[in-house]
Amino acid sequence: MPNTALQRDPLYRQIYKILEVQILNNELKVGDALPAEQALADSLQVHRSSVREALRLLEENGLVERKPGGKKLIVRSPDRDKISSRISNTLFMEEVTVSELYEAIRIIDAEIATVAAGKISAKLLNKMEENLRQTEANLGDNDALGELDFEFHRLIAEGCCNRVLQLSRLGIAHVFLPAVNRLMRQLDVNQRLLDAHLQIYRGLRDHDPEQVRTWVLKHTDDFKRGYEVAGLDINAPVSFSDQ
Amino acid sequence: MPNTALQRDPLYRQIYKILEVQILNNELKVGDALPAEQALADSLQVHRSSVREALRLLEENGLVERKPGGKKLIVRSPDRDKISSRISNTLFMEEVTVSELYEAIRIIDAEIATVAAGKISAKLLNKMEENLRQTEANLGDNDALGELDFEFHRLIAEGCCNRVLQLSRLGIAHVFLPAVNRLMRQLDVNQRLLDAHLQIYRGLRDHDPEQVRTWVLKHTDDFKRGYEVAGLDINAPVSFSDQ
DNA sequence: ATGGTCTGATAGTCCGACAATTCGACTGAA
DNA sequence: TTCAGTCGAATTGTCGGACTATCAGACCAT
Repeated sequence: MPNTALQRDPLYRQIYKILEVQILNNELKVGDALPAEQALADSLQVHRSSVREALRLLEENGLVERKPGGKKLIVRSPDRDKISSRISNTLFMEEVTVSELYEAIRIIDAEIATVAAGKISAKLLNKMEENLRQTEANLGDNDALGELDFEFHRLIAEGCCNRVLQLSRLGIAHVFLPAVNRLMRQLDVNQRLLDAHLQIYRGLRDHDPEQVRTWVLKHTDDFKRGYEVAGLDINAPVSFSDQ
Repeated sequence: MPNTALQRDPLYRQIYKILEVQILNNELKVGDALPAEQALADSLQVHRSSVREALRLLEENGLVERKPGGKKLIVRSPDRDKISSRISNTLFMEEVTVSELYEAIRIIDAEIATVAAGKISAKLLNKMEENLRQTEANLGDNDALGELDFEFHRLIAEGCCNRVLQLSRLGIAHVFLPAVNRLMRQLDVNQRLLDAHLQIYRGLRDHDPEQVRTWVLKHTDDFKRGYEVAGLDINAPVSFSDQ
């Protein structure tokens, strides 16, 4: 018992921990609604304000969510966007460089894609085809292309059937996106991008890991070369204002 | 403007966003103290309770911290343990399998180590030597070995000089640790572990990427084999009660 | 059943208050 | 001057209470 006399956590944090443990132990199951704030306050014999502050912590940790305009807090599995936005924050604040991001995504994407080559489902391949069509149709629109590129690689990650890898990748990709967008605004890489995606897609479709790996690496290396050609500094930290 | 009439975020969330943006834009710098709750409430013309709830969000996102027993909230760069604990939560709740974790860590550690072979500093190599000595001295103590193994691989990651990769790895390693510990309690892999670490260390010291990669993979594969030999189910989800 | 209305429960916000702590300024002694 | 001790203001954690808007479900009329 660390927190008896010397120093104890504030109530709101204790309350948070109680609820967190209940959720992680599956005593409160996904989909369950938490008791009303007042009910919790009564049962724990604390004031509602303290409960509310605890609920904010839960909410921010993604363990509960509120349906839009809803009154009830529902237990849920933390969503990935929230996590990756937190990862993004960290990377921003640590002033990680584009170069570090690049190196990381290069490695992880290549590995993920290689794994995906052996596992990807027909359904995902269809989605990728659709993505390719859209890419082709939007070759002029840089913003749309950024999104489509992001989605394309997300689909690959989904294809690797490994949620751990998917999650690892997501946080990075989010922060990487602004750099990609910046590059695309400055340099016309659109056709090259489409070609590379096409080759990667073929590799996945044919379950050919080598083809996939080769083209993912080419694709990623293209980014670096482009970044240099465009005169952008790859050793500059990513910045929040890029969004 | 999505939030004008149709539906707007609650005040506490709006306040949170204001502060978050200020921090991420470096208007509030790391080390700065936030204004007092009442001062914030006054300047934003809201009640202190709403400010407090916003502060809980900031706190939980790791953007500010409170010195022990302290009254002031200090701006900080989010700490990694907090993030990885959040990643852990997600993986727990998604009931990710040991097998997925294994596959992910196998890939990422091998890549990280390969990169590290070209970059690792003498200082880190010294720390690794120390770690090896400790490992040798604690061959009987499974819990200590678990920690030392964790630290050994963390050092490798540090050696790759890429904070993005380090962060990716950390979240996974945290969740993986209980599985490693469980294995070590059931099977005597200690000597094998030490041998592998030694080989990896040599590879790093000699800046020999191939040696490093080979042994990291062997080391990781050992885990899988051990897990099967010990009769543990690698396709079972990791569970929170493992801690 | 369908749609509309009423009603209770609940979240969001606010007001105000008080105890415990912390911090800084002040004081007096060495 | 410097150091230790003291005092008071500032601040956080917690509380009681209150009001409003809104949502969900019961109830009713068609």
